[in-house]
Amino acid sequence: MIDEKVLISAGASIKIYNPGEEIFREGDYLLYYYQIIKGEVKLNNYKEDGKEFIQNILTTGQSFGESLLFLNRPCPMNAIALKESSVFLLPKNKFLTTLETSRETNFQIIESIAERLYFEFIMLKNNSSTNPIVRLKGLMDYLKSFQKDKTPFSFQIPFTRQQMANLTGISVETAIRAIKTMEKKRFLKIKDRKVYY
DNA sequence: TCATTAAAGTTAT
DNA sequence: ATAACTTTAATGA
Repeated sequence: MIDEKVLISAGASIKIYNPGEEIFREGDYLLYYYQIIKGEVKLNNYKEDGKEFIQNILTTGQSFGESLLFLNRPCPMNAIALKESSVFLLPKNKFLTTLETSRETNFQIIESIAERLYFEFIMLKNNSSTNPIVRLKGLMDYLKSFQKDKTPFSFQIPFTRQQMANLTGISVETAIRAIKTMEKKRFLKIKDRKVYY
């Protein structure tokens, strides 16, 4: 993420998106750097049969679309607001000149792209398993890796079962059953339908 | 074993 | 009230 002050002085604007509103879509050539101030945004694809695969769910402080600003290529995913979200929009040319003038910003962008790449590797590795528990556990381990508290069941998974299924490429029903099996195996706890890992 | 379909209960808006 | 989410069950690949 880029410091707010830097974004504002570079000429970023703020846009509010409603739940379900599209920010950009697959095939677009992106014109902005996006950074979430508040809210939640998903990056997804729709398969031939219309089923959804969620690439990532992003929240406060996280950016998206960066890597497309270095390439003259069509965007491979859609971005859709899940909640009402306020987002910084920094035009591509201003984004690129900011990177030239600020070494710190440059580093911050490399860091976010590296983190995103790491996430993609983790998800690809786990989602290539045929075992749904491996897929879900891979996702949960990554999410929990950002938490200071490493004790079991201290982290509430911030996703619905539907979202976890769509992030790991399994059906909701399988996700529900796998989560229950994991509860029996004491990998996680369920309280008021929420998953604690 | 898992996806799919259907049906029904639950929660959130 | 209505939509979204969760759960269970039956069936088939």
